[in-house]
Amino acid sequence: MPNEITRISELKNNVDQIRTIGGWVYHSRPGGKVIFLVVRDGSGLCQCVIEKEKISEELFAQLKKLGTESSLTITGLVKKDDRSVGGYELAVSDAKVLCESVDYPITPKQHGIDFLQKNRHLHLRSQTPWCIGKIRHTLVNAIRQFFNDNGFTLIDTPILTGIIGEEAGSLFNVDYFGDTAFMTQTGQLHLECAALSYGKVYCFGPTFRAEKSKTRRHLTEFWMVEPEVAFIDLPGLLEIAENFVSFIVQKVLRDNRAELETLGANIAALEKITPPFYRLTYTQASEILTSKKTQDFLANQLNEFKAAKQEIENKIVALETEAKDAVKQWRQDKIASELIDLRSELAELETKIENNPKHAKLAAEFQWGKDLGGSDETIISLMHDKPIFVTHYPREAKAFYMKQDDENPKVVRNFDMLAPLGFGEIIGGSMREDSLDNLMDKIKEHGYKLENYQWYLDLRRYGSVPHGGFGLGVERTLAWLTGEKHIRQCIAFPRMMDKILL
RNA sequence: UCCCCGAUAGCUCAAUCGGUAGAGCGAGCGGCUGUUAACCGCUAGGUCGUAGGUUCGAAUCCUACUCGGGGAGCCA
Repeated sequence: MPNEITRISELKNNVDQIRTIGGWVYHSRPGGKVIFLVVRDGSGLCQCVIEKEKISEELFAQLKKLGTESSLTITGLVKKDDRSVGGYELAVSDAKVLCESVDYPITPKQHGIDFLQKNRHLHLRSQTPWCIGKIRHTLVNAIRQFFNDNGFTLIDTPILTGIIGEEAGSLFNVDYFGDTAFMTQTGQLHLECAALSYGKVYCFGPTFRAEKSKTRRHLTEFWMVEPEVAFIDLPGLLEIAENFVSFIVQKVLRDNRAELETLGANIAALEKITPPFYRLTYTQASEILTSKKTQDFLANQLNEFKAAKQEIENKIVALETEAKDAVKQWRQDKIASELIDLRSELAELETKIENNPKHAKLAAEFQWGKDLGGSDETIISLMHDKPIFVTHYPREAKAFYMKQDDENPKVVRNFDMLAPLGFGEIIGGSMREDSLDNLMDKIKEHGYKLENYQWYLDLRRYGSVPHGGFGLGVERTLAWLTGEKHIRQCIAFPRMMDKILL
């Protein structure tokens, strides 16, 4: 059977031929003597036109009642038709129903996120998750291609680990034959070993954080790619990072323009993503946060939110008034559905209006020495149209392995990369401490047991060299590229705090 | 751990001052040969998250709890 099936994406090469496609009912518009059946097969959508005289009465009756997501093979003449979704349609001569779906839960109307999450196994068939999945595929390929083509060697680091990368308490514990092991939260420490063997390496896999974060930027299981390079300095790392991010963005723009358009992504903004990116030190960033410019920026943003809120409220009142007078039923219905959209937009704006002063306060009261908060990063990000590197954070706010700056011992040679236009952090990285004495001091300062780190310390005993690397979060990057508000849409089966549904 | 918001039909949401539950979609039946979230007519569908309280009367007010959403901290 597979040889007889033509994929919908290939129909354009089969015009005026009889072909059979295999797929699922995406949408059905039955009429008295004609049925418009939109079928999806994973490669695209095709409208199948079924005229009553062309097929048997029994088959016509069966197709007429076919529910959403019923599976079938369907045969007919391929015709080019601009009225049809995808541009091609099938003038049906035969069909075979494989499975009749009754009461498919996901309907063409809106659904809430809770409902869709509970039906994630079916929701994957819908347009938005499908498009995001296609872009994810391109993104993952582009990530591998960039490193493979630039002399990096892939190293698979362990998922079960006995050593901790950063702070404890945010890791998942696993019983390991009576001992405690952890689900990895970074491949970095192991990757450093490999960097001193191969020079340039990367790892790419799932990683786990038990942080109790309920936000649109957090998952407890996510995918991260981490390059690690020997004989490099911080400017060199930034250069790799900006070339890398520019490369993957261009790749997605080239291969997934249609999906980006369907998702409503900001393509014009993505086209600007070329080196060089902006470079700020942490100190400069903190000065920006506490500046009058930022307070004005936020105050201005608040006014824009309020104006938008007023506008929506006016629209709601106007529609409600019209609804009282509107005689025609169809107009009443239209108004009702517009009102629902407007009210949810209004609720979102109200949240923004509520958060804006809190964020303004956090920014204004920012003190040198603290780590940048999520809202601080958002503010810096909003003020730029290209990614921003923030470098040289205070030593106290960062992990023990980050290399102390020679000129200013209060800071480390690290960087975060913030995606622009309000998205926030997608990369964190640093030079690693390569002095044995300094590293031992840091481990002790953090209260860790030196004996757990002997193999890591050996890297500083035998042929230590300046080295560094970074980690890029796949789901965060995908959310930025696609314009998705929440990263749970950016992985097929998201794991979130207190939630493993399926 | 803390702060804010929410829970009404299978789904998305209404219900004015506290006065006894409504619409669309979906489902079922009928009609329609070019529809694009089609349209038209009819039908079925509810212990208003749970437990208390105030009241002549509670979806509406109060308290607690459960579940969900957003945010802080932390982070990719």
